[in-house]
Amino acid sequence: MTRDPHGPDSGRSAVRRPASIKDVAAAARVSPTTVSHVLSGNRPVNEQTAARVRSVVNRLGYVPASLARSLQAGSTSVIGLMIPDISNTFFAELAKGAEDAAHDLGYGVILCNTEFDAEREDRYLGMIRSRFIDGMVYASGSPPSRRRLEALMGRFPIALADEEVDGLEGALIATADHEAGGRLVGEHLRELGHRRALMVTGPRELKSGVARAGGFVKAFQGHVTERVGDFKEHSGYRLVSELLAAGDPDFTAVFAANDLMAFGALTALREAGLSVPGDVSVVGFDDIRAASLAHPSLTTVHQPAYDVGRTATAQLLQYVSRGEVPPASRHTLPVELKVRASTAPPAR
Amino acid sequence: MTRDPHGPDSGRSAVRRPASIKDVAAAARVSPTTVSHVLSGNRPVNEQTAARVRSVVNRLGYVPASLARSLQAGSTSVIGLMIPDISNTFFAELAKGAEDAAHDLGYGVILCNTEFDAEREDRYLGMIRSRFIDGMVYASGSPPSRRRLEALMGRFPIALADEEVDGLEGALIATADHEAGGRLVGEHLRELGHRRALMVTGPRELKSGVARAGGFVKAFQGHVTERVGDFKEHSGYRLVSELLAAGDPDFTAVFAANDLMAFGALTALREAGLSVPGDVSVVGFDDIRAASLAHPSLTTVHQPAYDVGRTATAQLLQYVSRGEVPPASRHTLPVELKVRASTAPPAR
DNA sequence: TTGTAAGCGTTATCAG
DNA sequence: CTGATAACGCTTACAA
Repeated sequence: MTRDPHGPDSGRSAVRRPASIKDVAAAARVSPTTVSHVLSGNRPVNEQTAARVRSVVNRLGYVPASLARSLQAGSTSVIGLMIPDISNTFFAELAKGAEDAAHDLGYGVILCNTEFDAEREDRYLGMIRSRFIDGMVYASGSPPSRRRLEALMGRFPIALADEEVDGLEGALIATADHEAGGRLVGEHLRELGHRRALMVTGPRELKSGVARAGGFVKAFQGHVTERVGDFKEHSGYRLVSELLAAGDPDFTAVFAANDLMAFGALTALREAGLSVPGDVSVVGFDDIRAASLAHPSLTTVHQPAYDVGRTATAQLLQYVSRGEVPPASRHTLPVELKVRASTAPPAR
Repeated sequence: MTRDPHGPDSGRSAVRRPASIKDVAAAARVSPTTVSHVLSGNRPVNEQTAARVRSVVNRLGYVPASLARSLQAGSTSVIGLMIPDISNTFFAELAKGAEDAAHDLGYGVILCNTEFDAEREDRYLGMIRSRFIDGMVYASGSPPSRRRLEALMGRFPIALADEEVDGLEGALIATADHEAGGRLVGEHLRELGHRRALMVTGPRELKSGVARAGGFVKAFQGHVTERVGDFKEHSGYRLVSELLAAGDPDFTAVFAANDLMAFGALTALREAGLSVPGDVSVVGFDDIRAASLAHPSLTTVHQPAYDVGRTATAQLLQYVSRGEVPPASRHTLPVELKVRASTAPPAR
């Protein structure tokens, strides 16, 4: 028994097959071609005919299947957004910017939350090869996997957001000015009178963290102890705790390469009975929402996460929407130092 | 110099048309059918032939076009996730749960960030009618628009997350136990000795807020002044400020229907020179990340945002993946009172 | 074990 | 101004 969408009662519980362009054409006694053109406006149609078609469209509740349209057009108007953790406010802001830019151009965004999991990332990258998405905004925040590089090097439409990737100098990339951020922190602490600092960096593979550290060291011009963290709160806590436990810490200020680790540092210092900023100053990076609410409120570098996401996406779509391959280009967005309560001149 | 895809030699730099199943078939001297079956395993294929096909697949870098597959199958393995603001950590957590559940079942998630914009919401709801997505997890957090209701009532596969919608008692819904949360707060404040409270609610159209208030009033059994906010920080600030400015506030505790408004209240109290919790206790709802970092840290009701997203999605997909319409059902997830530093017995 | 052909629902091309 | 036909790239009866 076949289903007839016009049937008197195709039955309440069953899922009715939605009307197709053919159903509309038949009911309006025109060809599918004409229906298509009435809806798209791609060529003039007699007003009488058009009216008849439109009325049938309404009556049947016809909505064109975008899938078929995509197949025919060769593009889906959907892009992927690859990020490691959507519950991190930095990436959430970035996602918002990406979604906004995509929405402006009529694109949808598939959320690819990797949890730093390479396998998961690979699966999502596969979507681009299966042509389910027209491009990818990539902000994975972890070192490149083999398949990832393959996809990128294969000149698939990908834009890097916030983070460069080694060996991909020829990509489209939008990023905050990490080095300038580091420099601002270095200058700030130096001006306050600090001469010995602890820098908690991110993993060496991540260029952004390296740039932050580089800018800082250059501007601080004092003694810097470096420790490598992983951008998670606990590593900030652990590294600072260890140094304090080892006795006589050789720093009056801590610069963590992101706010999360700065929070960890704050906790470690508090537990050690040190006051912030009385005994030790602390600076973060990112300016996530919690930074201004923490106690003491955190001096940090504001990253324009929203703009990074928005810029990367807008740039990508500018080319993708014309069927072109995005060329190499770099968009560096300005950062800003937010001086709050966690920094002060060193004691003595 | 422009790129001309039709040029005499679109050669090396141009975008090569990706290999299709026909290309593979031709190169392997078999029919497309066989290629399909080698890849899907849907019917046995001679091992020799299969090997030959696989080798060609590798050589050509063939990846099946999921679009065509979807068209044929009548489903995309993609769902939509409608939320008002991805940069709100509550919704970000919810999104994470949804993405996780979807990923487990091989589904992709299209991020539909509405910014509380009805037009934007409508556009996204259109996707479900155009069959680009197989279902929708709906957590919009604003009163229903006409089209929304239409979509929902039309028995499209939609699951409500976190928020009921009026007139949709027959939907699949996963939500935190808002009423129990309100009750916990009421009991807590009562036990501390408070007898007069200010309750800052959300908009009346949102059932979750109403349930929170209801539970609270019932359990508190004292005098409650109610003011209607909009779930944004500023409204908490404004409402409390106004009451304080009017002189002699008739409360020793404030219960805000979400953390954001509680933060606003905190600011208003501080500006009025009142100490928290010394003069006034403050309680929020949601337990967003900033709640534990604020000063004083905020007593609040922890909502299992991740679980709400995960449950709604898992439930939805359980039916959608079988082509069934999700039946009415309700999943109420437990909440937990987090007692922190913003509550204490009333002065005197 | 394999192939042919008919879809899935559109839109572009070409003809009238 | 309108229509028939052929794609788009895949899966799946039905046949051999």
